[in-house]
Amino acid sequence: MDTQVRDETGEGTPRWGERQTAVLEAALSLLVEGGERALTTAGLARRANCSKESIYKWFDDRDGLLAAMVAFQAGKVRAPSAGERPMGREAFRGNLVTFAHDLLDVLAGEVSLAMNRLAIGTASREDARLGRLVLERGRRLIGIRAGALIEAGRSQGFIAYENRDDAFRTLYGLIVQDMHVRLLLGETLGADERDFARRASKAVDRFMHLYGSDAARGQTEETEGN
Amino acid sequence: MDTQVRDETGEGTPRWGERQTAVLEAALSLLVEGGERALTTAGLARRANCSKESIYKWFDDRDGLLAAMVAFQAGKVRAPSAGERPMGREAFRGNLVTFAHDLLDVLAGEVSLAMNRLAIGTASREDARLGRLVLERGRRLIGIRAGALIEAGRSQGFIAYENRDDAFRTLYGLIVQDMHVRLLLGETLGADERDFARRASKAVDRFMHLYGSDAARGQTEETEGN
DNA sequence: GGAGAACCGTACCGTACGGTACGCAAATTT
DNA sequence: AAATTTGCGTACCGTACGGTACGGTTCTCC
Repeated sequence: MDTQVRDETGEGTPRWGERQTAVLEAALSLLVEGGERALTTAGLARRANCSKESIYKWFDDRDGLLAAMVAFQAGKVRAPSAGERPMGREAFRGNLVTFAHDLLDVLAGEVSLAMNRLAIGTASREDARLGRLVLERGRRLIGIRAGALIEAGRSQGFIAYENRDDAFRTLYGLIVQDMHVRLLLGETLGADERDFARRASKAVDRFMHLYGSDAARGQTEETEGN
Repeated sequence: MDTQVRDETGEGTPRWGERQTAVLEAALSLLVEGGERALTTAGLARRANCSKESIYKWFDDRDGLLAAMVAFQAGKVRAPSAGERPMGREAFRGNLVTFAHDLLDVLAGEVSLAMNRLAIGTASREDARLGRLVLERGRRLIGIRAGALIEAGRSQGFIAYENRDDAFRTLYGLIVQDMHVRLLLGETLGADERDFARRASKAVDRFMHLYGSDAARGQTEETEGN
């Protein structure tokens, strides 16, 4: 069992004990296998060989358990902040490709898909606490990491843009396309779509094509004319 | 027993009766307001001023109701197949922008979001019937429409590509970016992101930038060789 | 006007789930 | 060794939901 203790971003990570970690792992497996409907306290207790009472003692109630699962899973997906020091053009492109590949891997992962399905399925116009949590613990970190990378590339003169968030979102769209929602809806990817390395490379090519500031290619004008 | 109104004329609209339509409308409103948890048969009967028995008579069971809701909602979002006849370059671009704007409007619509949340929330690795249905009745039609439009543009020499599906997915990514999943998770768009007209225009600009094949820009050679 | 279908409202049933209580065994402490 | 803690397993409770049954009312058609 993976009993590593991880404390990062000292933002109140409760640092679960070994037993609790095992329970969370069991909960994730249950969720992956059967979706939200399969994640019942009784089922979890059976799967994890613990008592329902312990579950409620550790996580208060079902919402607490779900929140703990989100935090737990988010903590496992570590995001190395590559791209701090100065780098060459090719290294920059390589960092982008690595980011793209990692992103595709994460989003297509079964556990990530299950957690997103859970958060989305329980979300509504009013109540979207789990959704906020997923966005905060997952999406936001990705954006920060990519934002820093992009910013570094800009400061080095490899790319040019006006709005960093917009540039990031464009990169994101080029990488992910419509894959995420399709996977969330249960579709299986075609053979060509599963080649994440190729997709990452192509996406970065296109991104550089749009935002690259090398040749006489026009400087990504903003089409203010609308 | 099955001599009810439900005649599926091939792919055509199932043509529910007036009463059933009202019930489906009520079901959608219920779903939009409170998510899946709010969509109970008792609640629906109360909202629609009908009896539970009638609901089960018309839609068999809950799954039948959900399927009917998907078909019903998909039928309301009719996609005009614009772009058949020959058109000029500007008309082509205009069609693309219109498509992009429509797409953003649809995806950001409350009803669409609620239906997608429902389909995603009930999906899992094994069972994703609703998801399939949404993909088939919604996403697929969008792809067909856009595919035809793109193909028309290519045959007229405005754009060039090798793989139409890939070109469409790129266009999709440029338009939607990460907006859809973020909305599904309950996030509200920033002020700048809500300007769909501007976003559509920019997305099409970028798409033409990548795939445009006119003389002035130089034929963007796609870097398909990877 | 009468027979019959459609249908509303409500009561009802079985089940499944969230959450609690308790008995008992093993581990830990004193 | 006694006392305390921890936690497993099970039984239990209340509720809410899917689905069914039934009486009464309106509408339709002959």
